[in-house]
Amino acid sequence: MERDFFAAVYDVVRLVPHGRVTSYGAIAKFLGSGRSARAVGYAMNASHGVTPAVPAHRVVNRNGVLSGKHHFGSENAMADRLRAEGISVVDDTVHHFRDVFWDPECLLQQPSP
DNA sequence: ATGCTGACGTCGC
DNA sequence: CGCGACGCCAGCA
Repeated sequence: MERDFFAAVYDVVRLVPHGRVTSYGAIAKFLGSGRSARAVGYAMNASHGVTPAVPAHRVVNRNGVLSGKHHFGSENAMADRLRAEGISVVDDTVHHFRDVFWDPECLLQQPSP
């Protein structure tokens, strides 16, 4: 287990498949504490400049809203990136969120080949 | 050193 | 069904 909560968050976010998104709560729950969703958001705030790069744009709140789009330099940077991956984003909200949503727990279900 | 704030979510009333 | 409070972690004044 990563002793650094932030490091664990980055690791999970980097595992998010291309064209998929996840939520703060899902990551928090995966890490063990379902109530540490907040901490996950703080981790993303510090994810700037972290290597390897962390696809923070694939992380949205449980409503599928790009709550952190203000931290991407440009207001449309986050939405634009998601669209580039084939994700429909309208009004700062991910459409078909349920469909493109990726749960880290999926790793536990998917047996490593 | 202490307190507040900030990319959220769940539980309680 | 709507609103409030708590929990979580780190950075900064």
